[in-house]
Amino acid sequence: MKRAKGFLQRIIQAIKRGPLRMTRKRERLLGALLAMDRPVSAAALRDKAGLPESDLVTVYRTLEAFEGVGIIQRIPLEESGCLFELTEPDDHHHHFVCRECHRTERLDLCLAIELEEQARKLGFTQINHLMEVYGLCEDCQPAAASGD
Amino acid sequence: MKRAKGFLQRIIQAIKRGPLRMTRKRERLLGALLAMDRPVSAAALRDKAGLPESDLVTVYRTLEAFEGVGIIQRIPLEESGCLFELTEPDDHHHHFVCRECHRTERLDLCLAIELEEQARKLGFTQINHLMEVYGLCEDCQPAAASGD
DNA sequence: AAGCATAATGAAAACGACTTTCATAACGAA
DNA sequence: TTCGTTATGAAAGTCGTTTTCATTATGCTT
Ligand SMILES: [Mn+2]
Ligand SMILES: [Mn+2]
Ligand SMILES: [Zn+2]
Ligand SMILES: [Zn+2]
Repeated sequence: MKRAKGFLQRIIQAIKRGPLRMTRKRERLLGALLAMDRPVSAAALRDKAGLPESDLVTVYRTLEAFEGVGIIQRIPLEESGCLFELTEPDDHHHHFVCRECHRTERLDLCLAIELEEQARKLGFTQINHLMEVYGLCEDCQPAAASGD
Repeated sequence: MKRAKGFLQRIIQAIKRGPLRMTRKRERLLGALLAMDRPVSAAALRDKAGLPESDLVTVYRTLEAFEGVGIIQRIPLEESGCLFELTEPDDHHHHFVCRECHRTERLDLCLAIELEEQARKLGFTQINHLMEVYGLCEDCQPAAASGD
């Protein structure tokens, strides 16, 4: 948990600033997100937060609420679904994602900014981009097939 | 339809080389893909091919078959679903995609190759990447809200 | 401490883009 | 034509996520 000390307090303030309410569940979910060392699925987050009885919809709604405050980044998986991660509002980055275990490595280099510039020249507005690299991490290498 | 003349024939040969069969429906779907000037959804492709009575599963299965031959590129949309496009097997590129009308502009610059190199250094294998830029194209600009 | 408007929650059903299953039809090599 | 294999359609299933709606909790105001 190598994160700024007042981070959580600042987040809570940001949330209370709007119409959102900070409930026990949201505190637990926020705490779990803060403690995570990697992006997680909604279901995994619910479990990590120690709220196994909570409905998943609550998790999704909470994530949506947090996303609105700008502290959640969504990382799409290759096939379906996505992972969620707590980030500072202006911390733009991408990831290497293991297709198998969903281990992710942060990728600080973003090469898409100039692409967005090109899009702008084409007349596009409200531009954003998606860039993730997928593969099998060290731990998920397929067992070497013998004679196939 | 600015595509090499023998392209279709080469594709048909490639397909017949394997266990795949070239049926009327597949010919029509292939023709529609060839005639498209932009990536399309499975449902739109079925309609463009003039096969409104065909089941969508046939379209998906055909696209899957063509993908296996390396002539289909899949372009993920921001929210859900994806578009399909006919490409030459080694024609790697990305897109600008309009969130609204799904108009796409080809983006020949691929910046992710060096990222894949980084992933390799991290021990990842079977690496690929996803990179698309989303926005609203010229034709889909929101009507300027007056006094809001 | 109550009261109250508003936001959060849970249960269940709905969504949407696919995918699977299985029986039937079409293909194409021999 | 025959026959093994592949393609197709109908219907149901999947899976992550969202919607609906009735109930409960929050937190600001008396
Ligand atoms: Mn990250
Ligand atoms: Mn393209
Ligand atoms: Zn970026
Ligand atoms: Zn690329």
